[in-house]
Amino acid sequence: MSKTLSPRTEAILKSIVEQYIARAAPVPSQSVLHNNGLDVSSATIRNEMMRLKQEGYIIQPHTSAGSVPSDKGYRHYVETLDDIRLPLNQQRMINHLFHQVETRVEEWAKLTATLLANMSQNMAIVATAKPDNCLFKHLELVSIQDSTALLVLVLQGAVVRQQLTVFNQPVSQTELSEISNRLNGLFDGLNNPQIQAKKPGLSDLEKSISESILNIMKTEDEIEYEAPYLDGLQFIFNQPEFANARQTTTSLALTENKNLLRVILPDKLTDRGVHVIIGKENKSETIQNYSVVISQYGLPGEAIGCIAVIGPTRMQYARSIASVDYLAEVLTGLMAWLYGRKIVPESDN
Amino acid sequence: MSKTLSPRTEAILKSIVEQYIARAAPVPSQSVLHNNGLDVSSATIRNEMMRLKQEGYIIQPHTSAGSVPSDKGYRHYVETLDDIRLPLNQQRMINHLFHQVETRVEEWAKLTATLLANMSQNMAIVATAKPDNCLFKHLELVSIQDSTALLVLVLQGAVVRQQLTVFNQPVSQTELSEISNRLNGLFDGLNNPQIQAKKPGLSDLEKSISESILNIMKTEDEIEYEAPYLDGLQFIFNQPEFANARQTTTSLALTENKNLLRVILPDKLTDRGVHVIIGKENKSETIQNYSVVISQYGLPGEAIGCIAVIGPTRMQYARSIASVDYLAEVLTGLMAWLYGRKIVPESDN
DNA sequence: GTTAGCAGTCAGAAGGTTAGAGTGCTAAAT
DNA sequence: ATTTAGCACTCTAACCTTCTGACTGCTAAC
Repeated sequence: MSKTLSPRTEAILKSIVEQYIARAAPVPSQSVLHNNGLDVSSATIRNEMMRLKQEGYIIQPHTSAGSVPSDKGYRHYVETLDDIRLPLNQQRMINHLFHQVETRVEEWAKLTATLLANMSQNMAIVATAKPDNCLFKHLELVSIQDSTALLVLVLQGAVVRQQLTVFNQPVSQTELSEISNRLNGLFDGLNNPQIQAKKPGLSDLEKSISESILNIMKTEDEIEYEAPYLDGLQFIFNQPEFANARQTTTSLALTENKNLLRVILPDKLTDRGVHVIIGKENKSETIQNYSVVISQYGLPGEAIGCIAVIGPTRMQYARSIASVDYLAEVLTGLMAWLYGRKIVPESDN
Repeated sequence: MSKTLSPRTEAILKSIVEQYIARAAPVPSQSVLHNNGLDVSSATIRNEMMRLKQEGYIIQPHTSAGSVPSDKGYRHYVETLDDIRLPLNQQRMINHLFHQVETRVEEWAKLTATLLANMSQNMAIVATAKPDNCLFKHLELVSIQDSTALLVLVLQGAVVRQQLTVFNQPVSQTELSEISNRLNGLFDGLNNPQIQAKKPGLSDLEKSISESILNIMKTEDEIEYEAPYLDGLQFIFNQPEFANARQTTTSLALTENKNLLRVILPDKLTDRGVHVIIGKENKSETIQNYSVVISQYGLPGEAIGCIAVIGPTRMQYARSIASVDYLAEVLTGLMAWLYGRKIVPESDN
């Protein structure tokens, strides 16, 4: 039904979308005129707008009002966007920041969320990349008290997990070191079932410690995504369209908190690159007033995370897409480094 | 100026406060009558209310409206509250939950924030207890790649910090283990300057690793409070009084996020026990529409944290005070255990 | 000290009016 | 066949006005 748009019609649609994004108010034909370099009268613009309305690209809130882009309008706008790479100076600034934080997946995720929120001026969500199948790397037992020890477990991907363990009787640091040496030798590089298989040959104390290790690893394996990092809630609340619809927003952003990731994840996020889901295109009704700009990152088959921007359909798409794209790339580089795939120390000169 | 109140006047004030807390609407003399067992007419109540108004305990939004408690009214209400211990079954439930999470300060703080928010139906903030002066406990170096190692540092109080370290040349796991053994022997129980003093005798590689360690410890020492755990924002937004004053709330709760703790901390939080700061009593203007129920926890002189509930002055004080009180107690017990002070394994029979 | 009774006050709802922003249409102009 | 000027028409948001009823505050009797 929708034939391709003439260049002028396209320019008008683009102008409407951009002005609506900027001002959050219906765009009248006059404004399109001023904003655009077109040398025509407002009446001509109105004729074109009529056509856009019939084709479903724009919507009129009421008869005597200006135009508001529909989801279809935004979609067309996003499809015809070009040149959406992040400016080089911003890329450099980001690299620099990643070198200043602790070298931990969690810190990277937190930083990414903050950066993404501030760059896109919207809510950002970052799910850390988790190995599909976690492998034992190193164990350390540190005595805290007579019969209490801190169990520090390093898994593949520089994931560190800790747990306080209470024994039945006092155990000295020397004994603990012996045990950890022995278990490190036995368990190196193994996964959960393989460690399980080694258990019969162990002493009682070693068995109990292995049990703790297996528990931690099992928990890791079971988590689908870690609790994602969220930032930029304030931007959602500051959107003019939510001046009245508080409840909706609140329930979306806060109540669902833990489900949020599930809610925004589209069915197919298999391929690389940035996906944009606009309004009604979202599978979950809860966020059909929102748009999501989302991308996977990490090492396919090993550890996959995702990062996303969530905002009103009236969102700065270009900025969000560029930000998500670049940050996903940076994170993928860091993950590759962490997993020893190739050394990409992200030179920050 | 304010003489003590007669028992009846007191009962009326209490009724007004409680009804206003429950319904968020000015309380008319009629409602006081129904709510209270008093066998008098509404006119009598009105006479009493007149007196309460003159004394500044209650306020009338306008001439023909019911009464709203003033800060002074809330203050009196809180002072005369009694029996504000948490019910035993709730105490047990809480103990049980603390035994189910990972034994880590951060997990405890997160759980505390969630519990506190849900019990008080308000925003909760939990600052983790941090040692005043951090001490080296254990070092572990785990090879990740040829020239990259994961540095895992255990500090006093079972605090685990990690950092990826890149060397100039490849270093084997054997070498790393030797280094960590040596440094563990040298640094055990020392603080930052003491480790600094040991540096001259070290090899280049050891020096570089010590440098990383010192950096981590310095950062730890410099942090006043860790980023506090926040929960229950939704409750703030659901308060009826904020139906319109969105900006205020938003800016309070979200923009200030990191400063929030500084903002709510009263000048004197030296002594133990729960403090209640009501409305204008807050030193920071930003939260003079809010009340704060706050308590320290931890080991004085060693590691002090604090937990607080923040909500509208119209808050369920009894519930909040009881919750803060009990959770501070639980956390103090856990910290004592962690620091090996006395073994209080919080039996959960 | 308490109470009935009633005048007085005020917020908020409901209804009416107006101004002006912006379209949609028509008919002339290019 | 497009573009344009011009104007009637529509609809919202702002601004009044009015009305109702919830409460108080006072007075005078109990």
